[in-house]
Amino acid sequence: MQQPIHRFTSEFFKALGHPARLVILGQLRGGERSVQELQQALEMDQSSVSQQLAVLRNKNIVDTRKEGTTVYYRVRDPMIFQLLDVAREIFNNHLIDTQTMLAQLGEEQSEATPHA
Amino acid sequence: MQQPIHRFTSEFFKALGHPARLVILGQLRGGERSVQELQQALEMDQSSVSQQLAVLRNKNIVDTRKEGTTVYYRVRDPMIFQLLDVAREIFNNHLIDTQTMLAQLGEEQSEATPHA
DNA sequence: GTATAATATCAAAATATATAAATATTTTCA
DNA sequence: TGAAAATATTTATATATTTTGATATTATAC
Repeated sequence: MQQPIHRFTSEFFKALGHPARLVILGQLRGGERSVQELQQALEMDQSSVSQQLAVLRNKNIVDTRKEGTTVYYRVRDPMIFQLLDVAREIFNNHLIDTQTMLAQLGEEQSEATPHA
Repeated sequence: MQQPIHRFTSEFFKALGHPARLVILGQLRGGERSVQELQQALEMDQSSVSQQLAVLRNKNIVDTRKEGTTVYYRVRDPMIFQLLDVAREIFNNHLIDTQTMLAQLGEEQSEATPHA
């Protein structure tokens, strides 16, 4: 429970646990992006984006490269994207579950009240 | 950014972002477990375990089955384990990175001061 | 019905994270 | 040098999560 792997992994998942940071990572799928580009994609103000980037940086999820006054961000380990893909699959499964559940619920109700 | 997938995914990752909950999921790899069994594995008090389980339950990550007064928990979508596996791989890569980095740092230092 | 075992919920305090606005740093260019 | 652009950091406040201890619920056995 105090194993480093669990400390690391929980910190890591925590860093992914914010919509804005997921959008950032989504953008970085297309390769490196400047802070400006991310700002535009996120429609967030400068400070907020920079702070979200700091979270990802502190957890070593992204790396940076500076060119003049522009800072480019990129994902450090492409396996991150694999992780996001799996999460998306789970999301899809979950949606299907919910739909199935709702559909079944619908059927049961119509059975209970065949032609109210 | 307000896309449901990102809201869902961030909530989901947040739920994974706690060491105790990762231990719980680790235990559930071996199939369903009672709260008692989890309590012992976690070495945490009853209330805390129950609350961590509630988090996983609220995010639909686990399902339960009741038998008498005993409640058994299981992971809802086995793909969760795949996710944890990818996270572990990232952890390993990261370790290697760190080690490599430290090793290089060591080399550089010895080069700078060949035989102090 | 009462006691007991297993689990869940509640409530309060401690801690962590998020948000927003202001300020600081770094780099370039005139 | 000093102004401007891009990014980062700081600070304060708001909000959320964690933790602990107490209490509540549910099912079983007596």
